Amino acid sequence: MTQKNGPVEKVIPDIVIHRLPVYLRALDLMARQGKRITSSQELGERLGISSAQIRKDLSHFGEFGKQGTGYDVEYLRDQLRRILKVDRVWPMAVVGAGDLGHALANYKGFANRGFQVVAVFDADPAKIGQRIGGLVIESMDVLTERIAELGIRIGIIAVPAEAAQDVANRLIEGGVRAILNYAPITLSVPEGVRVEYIDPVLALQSMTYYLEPNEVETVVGS
Amino acid sequence: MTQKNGPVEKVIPDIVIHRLPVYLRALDLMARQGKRITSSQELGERLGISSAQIRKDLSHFGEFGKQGTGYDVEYLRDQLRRILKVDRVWPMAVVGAGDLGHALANYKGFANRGFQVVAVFDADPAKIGQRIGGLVIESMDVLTERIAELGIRIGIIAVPAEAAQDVANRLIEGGVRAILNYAPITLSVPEGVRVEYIDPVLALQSMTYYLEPNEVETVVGS
DNA sequence: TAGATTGTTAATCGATTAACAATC
DNA sequence: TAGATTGTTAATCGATTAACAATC
Repeated sequence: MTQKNGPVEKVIPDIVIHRLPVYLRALDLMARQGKRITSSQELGERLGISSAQIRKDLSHFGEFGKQGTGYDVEYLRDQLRRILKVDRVWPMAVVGAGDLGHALANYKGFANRGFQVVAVFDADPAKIGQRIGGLVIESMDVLTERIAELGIRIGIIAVPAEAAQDVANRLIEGGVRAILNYAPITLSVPEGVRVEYIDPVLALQSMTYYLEPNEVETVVGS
Repeated sequence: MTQKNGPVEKVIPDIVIHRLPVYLRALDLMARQGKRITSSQELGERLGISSAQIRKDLSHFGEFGKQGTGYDVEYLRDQLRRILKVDRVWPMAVVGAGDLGHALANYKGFANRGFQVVAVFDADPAKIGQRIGGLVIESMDVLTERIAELGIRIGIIAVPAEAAQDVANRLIEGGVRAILNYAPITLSVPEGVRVEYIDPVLALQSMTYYLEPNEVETVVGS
């Protein structure tokens, strides 16, 4: 079927989307430091990114600066918050109440950046009913219904690798459409569900490639 | 100055280096599942990567497969471990003994993937001397000398953003050349020092861009 | 006005993909 | 042998950078 060329919805490269939060984080810091104006060059120097790239990235969304002057820090910050839809608070569920789950549920860095953990789940009966911060740990058995009930769209997986795919399935069934996965495994999810991965080992292994081994390395032994 | 064309040290794209640990992780899993042979196509399907890309990536380092058959899982895994220099155990220091520091010091996922936390530091006098797993929390005051003493090349920063740059400086002074930074701030480091960043909020914010807001969003209020 | 910096275009650079000869 | 899959080349695709007119 042939279509007339309607107004083409321009798709913005995913890699650009991934840089916007970095810009936002820097602008947040500048605003806290009382800085009122910045430029693509200054921002670029702070972040190790070229000024051209910053201007190009922003140009996908509109015009936010003023020639000869630069960008109003608070204005650009607010625009990025709007674009990224973090000009609100997204409720999130954390699954897994181990060390990592605790760290996530208590993490102060979510506040003011658009997120709040509102539910924590674990499979261990001994943990259910215990408190983390202000939250009561709930059973995995009620995960799907509770996610639906609370209208939660974002889930954080902090369970062992073996359990991660099952947790993902349940989250999605409850209505989750964005998953932050700390389990060291690639998840299989349906179209329309996004997954971001955090595996410190992957980050570390990409650095050891470049590291010069030194003499005192511990040898793998038995 | 003009040079004769000597044997050119081919630089492998950083983005390729970042995919190798993902391949290694998948091969580890396959090996544990008892799989002996795989192909670029199978690996690609599991990871959501094209088979051509996998073959191209591997070709930077040599020939590891057999036409008509594919790759021996354990052999390719071992080769990737060697290339990434995780065919040994790298001692690491964790700085910051909060929730996150605890989670990192206790994390079971480092073992068998090339890493071991051998020292934990914190600035809080109340925490110094306490134990996390088998480790005693040490003072930030001795960080630099202890890093040097232990020959540590990798540091993990799990302190608040305000302290992160100072911690990075001290780690580097002690001899650290690779930093995994959990603090939500871009670090400034000298040439030759690598930094990888883990900020869950950045990952989350790049997903909310694509999320459809629903009706029940909590509104930012006072 | 002179100086500075944006937004945008065009050129460059680099990464991904398609295709296939080689060969197990 | 027939079928399958690698390693590699060339083509395509996409992202980054350089440059500059517009303009504050």
